Amino acid sequence: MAESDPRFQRFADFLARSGLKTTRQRERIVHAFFAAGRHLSAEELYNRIQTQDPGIGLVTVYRTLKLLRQAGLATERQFGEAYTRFDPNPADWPHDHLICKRCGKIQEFEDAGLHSLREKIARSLGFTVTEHKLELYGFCRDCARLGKGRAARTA
Amino acid sequence: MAESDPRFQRFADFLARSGLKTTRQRERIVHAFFAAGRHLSAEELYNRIQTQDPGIGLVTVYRTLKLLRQAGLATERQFGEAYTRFDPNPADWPHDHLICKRCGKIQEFEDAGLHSLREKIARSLGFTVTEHKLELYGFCRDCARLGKGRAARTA
DNA sequence: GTGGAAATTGACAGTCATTTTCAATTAGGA
DNA sequence: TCCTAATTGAAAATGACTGTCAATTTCCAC
Ligand SMILES: [Mn+2]
Ligand SMILES: [Mn+2]
Ligand SMILES: [Zn+2]
Ligand SMILES: [Zn+2]
Repeated sequence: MAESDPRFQRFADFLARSGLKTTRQRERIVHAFFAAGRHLSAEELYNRIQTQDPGIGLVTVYRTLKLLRQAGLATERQFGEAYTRFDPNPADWPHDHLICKRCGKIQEFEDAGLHSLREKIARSLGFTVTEHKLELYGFCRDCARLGKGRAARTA
Repeated sequence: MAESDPRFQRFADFLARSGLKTTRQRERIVHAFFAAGRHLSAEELYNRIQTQDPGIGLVTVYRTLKLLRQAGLATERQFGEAYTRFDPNPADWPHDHLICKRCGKIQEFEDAGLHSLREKIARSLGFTVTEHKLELYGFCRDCARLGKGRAARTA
């Protein structure tokens, strides 16, 4: 998360390349997004920024997240909630997610064997895969111990 | 899709068991849903019914689909669109989907090896999995031939 | 078969995340 | 510094879905 994070430069380059401008709002939003380092919703990110810069609107947060997506610096994710979450990992890191239904923890993982098996299955069905989405829902170690399989509301 | 489809009986049983009533609207909606045999949205199903029975409201379609879900005869799916699609397969058939980004075709598949590998990975990370969702996006055989990798709008 | 309580229906209004509109402000190259 | 295109935020619009409610229908007890 240091200022040396290459993602800031990538975003600046993206803006320049696209004929867009660097603004105080965009800098704050992007910084807060990378600093959080979690899968945040637009509103969650907005709330974090509000505490330090009440002058930034939710609409601008939405617009900046869209730019980050276009720059390949964020990915939209749907984890079965009413709203969209944004993944702060570079779009070229294809990974999957484990979501705890009790505490809401989201664990990321990458598995080459899983990836190649998926490709093989798709190819055998005549499909050329460009994107994939795998989400496993259940209970993390801590919650499985407590809940003993009981489904609980999201924390 | 014949009238002997055991799903009609399962739904009737569900209604009886729950103290609910069999109505003309529910019969039409359920029949149209099973007859379509595709992953329809509530509105698509509503439109199909409209052509033959304009007296059925979209609200009732939503409510009946909810009952089908409770009966284990439909599953809600999010394929990256703005709306929910409903899967007419029994809820106890865990399967995955390949979605063509050009023609919209949705191909279902089931792979035991993929399933067990996912379980193994989740377990190694301390997770107990209760549900999973895998979607592979790309191009079907026909569309890959035509589009040559060009992403196009959904047909 | 009827009566009547409980379930159902559909029009309409409400909700909620996200997008569009638009007048005022700002960035940044000439 | 000037000027114009980009940007912003408030408010209104959107679109999928859910809640409300008076009128209607189902179906079981009689
Ligand atoms: Mn992630
Ligand atoms: Mn399916
Ligand atoms: Zn947990
Ligand atoms: Zn296709």
